[in-house]
Amino acid sequence: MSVRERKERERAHRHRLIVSTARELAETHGWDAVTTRRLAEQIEYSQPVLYSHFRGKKEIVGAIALEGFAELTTALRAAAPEGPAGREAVAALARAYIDFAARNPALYDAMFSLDNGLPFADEATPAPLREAFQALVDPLVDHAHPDEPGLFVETFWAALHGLVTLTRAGRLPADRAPDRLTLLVDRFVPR
Amino acid sequence: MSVRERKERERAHRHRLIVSTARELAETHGWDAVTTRRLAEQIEYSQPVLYSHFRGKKEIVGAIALEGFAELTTALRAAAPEGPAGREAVAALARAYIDFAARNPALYDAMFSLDNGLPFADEATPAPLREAFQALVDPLVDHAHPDEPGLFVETFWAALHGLVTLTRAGRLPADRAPDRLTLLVDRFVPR
DNA sequence: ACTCGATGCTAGCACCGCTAGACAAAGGAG
DNA sequence: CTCCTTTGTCTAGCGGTGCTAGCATCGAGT
Repeated sequence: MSVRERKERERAHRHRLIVSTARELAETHGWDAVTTRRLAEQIEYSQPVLYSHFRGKKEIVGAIALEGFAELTTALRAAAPEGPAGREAVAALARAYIDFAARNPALYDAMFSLDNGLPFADEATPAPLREAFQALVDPLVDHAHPDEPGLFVETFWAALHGLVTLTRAGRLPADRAPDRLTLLVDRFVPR
Repeated sequence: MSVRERKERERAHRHRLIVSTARELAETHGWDAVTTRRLAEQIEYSQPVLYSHFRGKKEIVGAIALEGFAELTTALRAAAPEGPAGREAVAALARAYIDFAARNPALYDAMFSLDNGLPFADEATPAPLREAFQALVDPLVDHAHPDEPGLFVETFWAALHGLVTLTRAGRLPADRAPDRLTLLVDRFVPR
C-alpha cells in the first residue's frame, strides 16, 4: 500500500502547489493574470490537471480565500491578545485588519470581492471563517450592547471593509486613511 | 445643414439606447450577461457600432455609473431636504442610501464595484460624483468635527458602503440589516 | 511478462472583448 | 442625371477565456 500512499502524498503536494502558485500569481500580477492556462504552465502540467483537483477556477479562489481567513485570524489575535480590551486594543485590532488588507490585496479580494463559492452566515460556513469573525468579536464584545454583541461587531466590521475597499479603489484619498480609522474607532469606542 | 443635425440626433438617440439597454440587461440578468455581442444584438446593430460610441465596454459601464450618481443624488436629496438635520434626518439619509443600493444592485456595482474608468477624489472627478458626495455632506456636516467635515462623511459613507456590499454578498445576515443601520447611526450621531 | 486501469495529454468547444477591411448607401459636384 | 467621395455599417477574424471529450501512455498487480 506504500505506492498508493506515495501517490496521495504527491497529489496533495501538487494540490498545494496549485493554490500557492495561483496566489503568488494573483499577488504579483493581479487576478486578471490568473488564467487556467498560465497557472497550468507555471506548475508545469496541462490545464485538465487543474480540474482533477478543483471543480473549477472558483474553487481555487475559494481555497486561497480559506488560507486568507486563517491568516487574518492570526493577524487579529496577534494585534489584540487575550484579556480586557480597552480603546487602544480596539484601535490596534482595526489597524491590524486594515494592514492585513493592504499587505495582501489579492488575498483580500479572494476573500471578499471575488466569487469564491464559500458559504457565509449559514450553518455550512467553514471553520476558518467563523474563527476570523470570532477574532473580531472577542476584543470588541465589552464595548457592545450586551444583548447584541453580534450586531455591533458586524457593523464595525462592515465599516472596516468599506474603508478598505473604497480606499484601495481610489474612491477615498489614501493619505487620510489613518485619520478615518481613528475617527471610526472613536465613534464605536468613545474615550 | 439639417441633414447633419438629423444624423447627430439619431446618433445621440442610439447612444442613449446602448446605455439604457446595457443597464436593463445588467439589472435583469446580471453584469455577466452584458457582453458586447448580446448588447449589439439587443440594439439590432453589429458589434463594431458600439465601438463608434464608446472606447470599450468599460466606458459603457462608466456611462451607466454616471447615471447612477445622478439618481443617487436625487434619492439622497429627497430623503434629507434642506435645513438643519437632526438624528432622524441622518437615519433617513442612511436608509435612502441603503435602499438605493438594494433597489439598483447592478447600477450600484457599476458605480463602485466594477471597473468603470471614472476618476475619483481627483480634480477630474465628474460633476455628478461630486454632487452625490455633497448630498451626503450637507445633512451630516452639523454632526462632524468642525475642522474635518470631509473625514467624518468619508468614514460614514465607507460604513454604509461596507454594509451594502457585505449584506448583498450574503456575508451578513440580511434580516438584521435595519438593526445594523440603526446601530451605525447611533454611533455616528449620538442621541 | 502481460494486462488493464489510472493518469495526464492534445485538441477542441463556445464564448469573450475588440478590430481590420470589404462594401453599400448617401451627399455633393459637374 | 451621373459620377465620385465620404461616411457608415457589416462580415469575418484575432487572440484570449474557462472548461472538457477522448486518446495515449505508463506503471502496478497478477
